[in-house]
This record gives sequence, structure tokens and C-alpha cells, in this order.
Amino acid sequence: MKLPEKTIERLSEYRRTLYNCLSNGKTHIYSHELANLHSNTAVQVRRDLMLIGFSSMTKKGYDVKELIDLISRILDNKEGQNVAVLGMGNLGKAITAYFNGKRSKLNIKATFDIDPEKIGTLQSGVMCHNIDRFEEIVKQENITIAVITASPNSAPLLAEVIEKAGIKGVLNFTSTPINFSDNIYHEEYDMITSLEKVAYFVKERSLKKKSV
Amino acid sequence: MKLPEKTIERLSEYRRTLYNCLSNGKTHIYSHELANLHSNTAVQVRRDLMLIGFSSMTKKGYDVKELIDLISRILDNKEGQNVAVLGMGNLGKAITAYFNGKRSKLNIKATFDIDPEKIGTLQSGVMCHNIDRFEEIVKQENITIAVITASPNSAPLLAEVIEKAGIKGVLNFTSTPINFSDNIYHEEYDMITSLEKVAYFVKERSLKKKSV
DNA sequence: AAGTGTGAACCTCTTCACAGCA
DNA sequence: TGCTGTGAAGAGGTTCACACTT
Repeated sequence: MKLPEKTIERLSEYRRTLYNCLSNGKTHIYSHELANLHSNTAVQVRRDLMLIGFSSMTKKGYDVKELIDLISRILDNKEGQNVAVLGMGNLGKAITAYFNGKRSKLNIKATFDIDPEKIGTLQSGVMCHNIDRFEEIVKQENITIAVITASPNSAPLLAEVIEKAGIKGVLNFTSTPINFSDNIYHEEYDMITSLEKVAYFVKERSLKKKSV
Repeated sequence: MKLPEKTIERLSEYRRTLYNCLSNGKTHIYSHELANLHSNTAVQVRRDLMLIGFSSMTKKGYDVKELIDLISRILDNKEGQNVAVLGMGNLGKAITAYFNGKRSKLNIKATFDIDPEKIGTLQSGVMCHNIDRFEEIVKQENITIAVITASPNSAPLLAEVIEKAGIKGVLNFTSTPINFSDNIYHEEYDMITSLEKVAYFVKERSLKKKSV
């Protein structure tokens, strides 16, 4: 079963919303309800569920618990995956804290930095190591995913270390794009770009309004 | 001139890369060079430049400085736009610090929180205010864009405050999606979703490899 | 009547294939 | 020859329109 990238993203978001529903005692949900919670359309929700083979055919809406279970069977693998965060600045801390104590099959097992003040300390219960121990700890903790939150200029060095350690997936928050070899799945996310994009569309809209 | 969303994102990224080129004394760049720096194709780069009406027609590649100027004329507006950050946790600090001292037409003018320990302090040179002064300061500082980095459960409250203050664009890093009225351009970015997506594709690839 | 499931149309974005230029 | 510019094809994603179910 080959699922579209966008559907995967939405499934992750739906799942979180569905957990909230459960906490609020809501056991069934309509496609249009789930859509509204995501600034999305009911058709899109139904299409996504169709793609993963979920169906209800009752007028009560979708069973929340069953849907969570199915999404989890798709997104997670049984054993879970272990994650390392590279760079313990504010962003690294934010991500580590964010994950800590979340029900999730993704476990942040170690963090890394070069600053002696940070090395050896705990951040949200996770130990910070010297980056030169990266490969060693990746093997020891069976880490498959790396999140890069270090400064842009350290990106090339980190790329090398990550390749060498046999990491399988990378999420790069550095504003320096990195080229990885084909056996690493990798996503870039750049907060400056996101903000510049919002700014652009705000500008465009205000121009349009004036010209009407 | 109506430009595709994806092109806008890439232009923002190209511009940053081009500034780096300039700093390194590189005055001309080929489409395939720029592409390589972005895990992208030369055709895509040329297509983007075509869409914004940039052309070189020399064998020396594109003039870096001219291209930066054109991208800036497209992305920025002359006066710049002012930005507020809501939530001065680690993520809020990261974004504020990230922007500080960057050549950019986007200026973070104020930050907001509810924690009395944070209110009244400077973060990377920007003053943190009580959230109940949001509207007042938005007007005073002519702020058009809000970045939400607060905790998920505060999102609904903040949505209301933002609408009321007349904000035009929102970038929401909270894992709770928010519905805004149509006159606010708004983007959601969810770090957990990004990480779950990477994890999913890592898992899928490893399954595929085993089955070969 | 008020929901779900889905083929087909549509729109958006990327890539191919090739002409043109220095 | 080695680059650029671009029409046209292709891939990916969303929405329309409507049949079906309770």
C-alpha cells in the first residue's frame, strides 16, 4: 500500500486530534467534524480514510478508537524508532521537551552538542553527549533518526557524522540545506522561509484588496 | 504576476544561498550549481527564474547580485513588515534569536507571554509583554504578522486575541490547528508531524529493502 | 435527510525533450 | 559544446458530482 505524502502528514494530525476527542469522551466523529478541526474539507478526510481502507457505513460517524488504531498501525512500527537531537540550543530543547512524556513510538534517546557546559547534563530527562561520541551512541541505542537543530555553519560537519553513523532519516531545521546520500530519507524545514512565505502572501493580499 | 506557493518557498531559500555566495566572492552561478545546493534540479531552478522573469542568456551563469535584488523586490515590501512572537518558551526564544541581526525586512518588534517571570524582560533585544496588552502593542508597533509558539491548550484563546487585534498573517507552531477567518493568511507547522513523517518513510524504505 | 464512498474532472507542480544562444 | 528558456507531457493532490446506505 503506497500512500501519498500529504495523506501521511494529515494522518499524523488526525491522530492527535482523535486522541483529544477520546479524552473528551467523544467516541464517534463525522468526516466534516474532523475536517473542521483541520481547516480541511470533508471530502479530503473521506478520501484519506478511503486510501487507508477505513470505513464506517453507519450514520454515527467514524469510530474514533478504531481509527486511531488503524492510523497507528500505518505510521508506527511495533518496536518504535529511536531519535537523536543534534544541537541543544533553544530549538533542540524545545523539541526534546515537546516529545518528553508524549504517547509516541518515537523516543528521543540522546542529544548532542559541542558546548562543554551542556555535555553531561540532562534535558527533559535525556542525556546530552559530546558530538564525537555520536556513532558510538547511535549504535548502542539503536538510533535511526536524527534531528538537526544546530547552527547553520555546523551543518556540513554534522552531515558527515550522520552518514557515517548509518542514520536512516533526518529532519533538518538548519537553514543550510544538506545533501545526503540516497539511503537517507531527509526533510528540510526552514522557519525563516515559512515566515517569509506568510509575509509574501500577506503583502499580496493587501495589494489585491487595494486594487479592487 | 501570480506565483506558485512552492516557487515562493524556493525563492526564499535561493536568496539565502545567494547571499552566502556573495560572501564567498562568487558573483555568478549556474542553474545546476544553485540546484545542487538545494537538492533540486537545474530545470526547476530555471523554471522558477522564468516565472519571475529573470534571465541571463550568457554562459557565465546568473548574476548573483541582480538575482538577490529581484527576489527581494518580489518577497519584501519596501517598508518591511513587523512581527510578534506569542509564547516565550524555548521555541519562541529560538525564533526570536534566529531573526535577530539578520538582514531582513521582517522585524520582530515584540514578544508576549503570561509568565510574570518573563514579562518585562528582553529576549535577544526584544521586549516581552503581557499578552493582555497584545492589541495595544500591535497597533502601536504596526505589527501585521503573529508567530504562535505557545502551548497547544492556549491556542484557542490566542486565536481570539489575534483576530481582534487585526493581524493579517499567522504562523502557528502549536500542535493544535486553529481556524482563522478568511482575512487572515495562515500556515500551520507541526514538528511532531514532520518527525512522524520521516519515521514513516524510514520504516517503509526498510520494509521495501527487505522484500527485494 | 444526512451521512459515506468514489470515478472523473480539475488544478498544481515537476520533469522531459528540445530549440536557441554564446 | 555547454549552458539557458520553454511547450508539452506526466505525476501528484484536491474537488466535483453523484450513487449508495441507514
